[in-house]
Order: sequence, then C-alpha cells, then structure tokens
Amino acid sequence: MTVRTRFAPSPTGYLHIGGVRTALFNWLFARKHGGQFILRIDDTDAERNRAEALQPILDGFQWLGITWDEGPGVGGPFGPYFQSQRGQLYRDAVLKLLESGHAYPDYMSKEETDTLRKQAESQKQNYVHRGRDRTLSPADAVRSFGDKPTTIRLKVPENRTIVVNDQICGKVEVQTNLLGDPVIARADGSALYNFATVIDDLAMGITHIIRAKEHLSNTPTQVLVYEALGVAPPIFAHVPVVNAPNSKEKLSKRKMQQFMTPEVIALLRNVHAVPAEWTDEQIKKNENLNPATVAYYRTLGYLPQALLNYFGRLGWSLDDKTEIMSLDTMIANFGFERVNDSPASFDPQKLHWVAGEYLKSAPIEHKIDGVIPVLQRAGLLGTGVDREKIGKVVAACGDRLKIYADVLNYAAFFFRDPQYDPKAVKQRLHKEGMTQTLRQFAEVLQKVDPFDAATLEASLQTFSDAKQVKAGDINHALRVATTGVMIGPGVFECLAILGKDETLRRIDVALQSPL
RNA sequence: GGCCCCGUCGUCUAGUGGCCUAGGACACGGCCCUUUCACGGCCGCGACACGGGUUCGAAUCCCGUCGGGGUCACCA
Repeated sequence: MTVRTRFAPSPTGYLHIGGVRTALFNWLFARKHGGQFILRIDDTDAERNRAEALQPILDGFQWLGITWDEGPGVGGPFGPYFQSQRGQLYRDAVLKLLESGHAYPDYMSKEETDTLRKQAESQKQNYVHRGRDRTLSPADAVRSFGDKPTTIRLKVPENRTIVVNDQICGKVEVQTNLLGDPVIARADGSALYNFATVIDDLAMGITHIIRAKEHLSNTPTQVLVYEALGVAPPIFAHVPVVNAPNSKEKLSKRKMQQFMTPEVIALLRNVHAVPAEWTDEQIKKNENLNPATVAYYRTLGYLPQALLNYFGRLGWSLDDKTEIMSLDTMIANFGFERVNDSPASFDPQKLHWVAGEYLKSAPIEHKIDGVIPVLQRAGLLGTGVDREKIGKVVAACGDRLKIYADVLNYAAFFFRDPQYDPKAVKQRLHKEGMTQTLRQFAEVLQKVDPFDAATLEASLQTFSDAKQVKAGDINHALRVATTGVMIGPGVFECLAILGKDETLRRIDVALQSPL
C-alpha cells in the first residue's frame, strides 16, 4: 500500500507557520515512504475571493520546497482538489447513509434543540443531541428528506466505546453516549467539515491522517462516519499544537495581532517591508507580514531550508543532539515514534540562530541574490546592479549575516553616505588629538598602493608605531569616519571596497563635520 | 462545566527501572580570541509539577492531586 498523506488548508490569504509544521510532517512522512503528498483546499466556508486568498499559501509552500504530488496547479487522478467543487460527492454519500439507516433528517427546530440544551444545562447535565426522527425507517427517511429537505445528522450508536489508535497519542477511547448526533449536511445538501473531510480522505485514498491535536476530539465522530460508510478508517497521527512564543497557548490565527509588537513593527519599517506612510495600526492589521506567517520570514531573508529545519525540529527530534540537519536526513529519519506528545512553543530566537547556521554556509552567489532585493527595497540599490561589488560586501560581512535583512545593519554605508551615529562620533572620533591624527593618517592613505586590506593594515601599523598612538584607537576613528557607526565588517576590508577616493572623501567630510 | 490530551532547565529536546550527583541546543551571564561587531573556544546559570505507592532501586511503572492545553457549532 502506497502511503498517501494530505494537508488541507482553507484559503486564508497567508501561510500560517502552525500549518507549515503540520504540512511538513505530512510531507516528510510521505517522502520517507515513497508515497504521495496531497494538497487539498478546504474552501467550503468563507466566500472570500478565493484565488487571491489561496495564492499566498501556494507561494509559501513553493518557496519552502514543500512540493505536492496532487492538488492545485498539478491536478491528479482524484480531483477536483477543491472542496467547493466536490459537492456532488458529499450529496451522494449523504444519500447513501440515509438509505443505509446511518443518518436521518432532523426536523427538530433550532428553538427546540436550544430548549433541550438549556434544560440539560440547568440540571448541570451535558447536552447530547438525539434527534426526534432518528428512528425513522431508512425508506421513510429518504422519502421525507426528498419531500422536505432539512439538516442531516449521523446516527450515533448507543453504548459503544470508540477506540482511536493514534500513532502519537496512543489509544484514545470515547463513549458514544457522550457524543451528540452531529450534523453532517445542511438542508441545501452542503456538507460540514467533519463529514466532508472523511469523504474526501476516503475518496482520495489517504492512508495516514497527520494533523494537529486540536482535531483529536473530532476523530471519534469521524471514525463513526467511516464505520457508517462500511470502511476501515485510515491511520491517525495527531501532532501536538504549536504554542505561541513564551506562552502555553496555541499559536492562534485569531490572535495574530498580538505578535505585532512595537519591536516587530520597528523591524518591518527598518527593512522597508511596508510602505513608509503606513501607520502602526495598518501594519498591525496586515496579516501577510505577521510573525505567525511564512511570508514574514521570507521578506526578512530567512532561508527556506532554515525554516524547514527549525519546524522539523519543533516537536520532533532526530536524536539527543542534532539540531542542524539536511532535508534528506529528516526524510530518512522521520517517524511518529520521535514526535513529542506535548505541545511545543515557537521560539523565534532559536529560529534566528538556525537561520544563521544556514546562511553561514550558503554559497556566495546565493547570498548575492538574497541581499539584492533587500537593498533595493531599502532604496540603496537601483536596477543597475554591480554584482561584483555586492559580492565583496557580502564576503566582508561574513558570518554577521544571519538573515538577508542583516545586510542593512552591517553594510548600508557601502551604498550611501555614512549616517553618523552621534555616540560613535563622540566616543571614537572626538577623542583628544584624534582629529589631528586622522588627518595625518589620511595623508598616508593617499599613498597606499595597492589599496587592499593587507596593505592598509600594514600602513596603519607603521603609522601608529611612528606616532606612538594605539592602532586600535585610530582603527576605531577610521571606522566611524568612513562608515558612521561602531560596528561592521573589518575596517580595512571596508576601505578596500570603498576605494581610495571615496575613503579619503569620507574622512574629509567627517573631519569637517561639526557633529 | 463534560469529554479528551499533556506535564524534564525560560524555550526546543534526550531519557522506555540501575549508564542520571539528568545529556545536548537556543537564550542569558562571565572569560578567552579579536584594532569594532559578529563568528569560534571555555566556563557558568538552570528542570524531572506535587503527594502517595510498586521495587533492592523511579524522571522512567501504578494511583491521586494540582497545573496547562484542546474540544464541545448548520466554522474549517
């Protein structure tokens, strides 16, 4: 039997990182067993502009490299892959259950059930819905539904224990007497999630249902649907939910705005990820660039492999020490045995570290490609791109870059005039005698040839020896004068990239500036 | 509230009765390297929720308590 797994997002307009983790586990499992990973779109509900709300999700998966064997764009033998186009399947299935006596039309009004519910609650009893018409014979049920369509409920059997043998949670048992008859279809024939998902999983031949733990409570009901249909349920594996950073609550789509902290907003502004004229409120409401979405990390320049590695390790481990591993290693070793059964909190700091590990070993050409859009967005680079210069800049930055957006912190001055940090100027440049010293050293620089890092360094050494001034102090002043800030790549590398003329010009400006 | 699930450092985790005075990683603190910042190296801080059992021996098994989460829709 070929393994078939699926991920079934609803088109929300963005790819949520909780979903990515679940999708990744599905994908890894399918890949490991040489099976298929299916993407199905659960778009039966909210009538938003679907194409637009779906594309960001597809883009996200594509960027991450989570490829789907069947689904939107690629098709497949079990289509359509949009629930909104599978209505007939659900209607047929409902009819089948009606005919076999496993479901019934429920003519009880909302008011009636509400009354019953309140009654039960007032007696501190749990309300378990059992429709009045559940005893209708199958023939009568079909006939009366045909005459007068209404909601269809599944007939939950009495006095049974439903056992779910979950691959991660173990054996989970639930008494059917605690399960109300669930609505499986509305009067107009449209199916509800708990029903549609079973029909689709069945029709698509899904063998392993890997999904978030929040679905565990629904599973017995779904098992009952499989049973009513006369088929064996697939294998279930419920993975623990992902919690919000520093929290023990689910990383919720509904509470996304809480991640839009002042720091995050400032960061987005810094990297020019949002239009400058946007207000904080507008940024907050923009779900596309929320830290709970993939797009956020993409625009900040996290490598997709880093996200995959991080999320693969969130709730799953290879062994007692491995943190960084290739996708192939994950595929080869993924299994439910090593999925943790308690929730895991998303830790952005660790993700950031992982990102750094990946960027560190990325080929220079990739880094150049990654840094260009960041620089362009920040207005530091036009369309005429000097790859050679950027290559030098990136090389000079070295391991300082953990994400591409870091290039703005370390190398902006290569692409514009220095913005002098008053504190740096005060501490390093306006030291007693330093202005004088620097002016003299500028004259030395005139004659340095070749104007490369090694030669520059040697000339500073000679100069500082002769002048009896600490090389470090001059170095610091030189850095502030030419870059405006206290941090950055090695100063001689910076000067070499800037070139002699520009270096001298900047020193001149810095020395004249009243700052 | 009913039902279900979970409970090892702040966080991610290792641990399936003796290898555990609980190992690794992120974060944090210190030191070293360094003409800045990062990188790297070393050190430190820091956890078995609690209480009972079972056992020669328990983080590991059982029971209870407490705590946390999820779910109880004609949403997905």
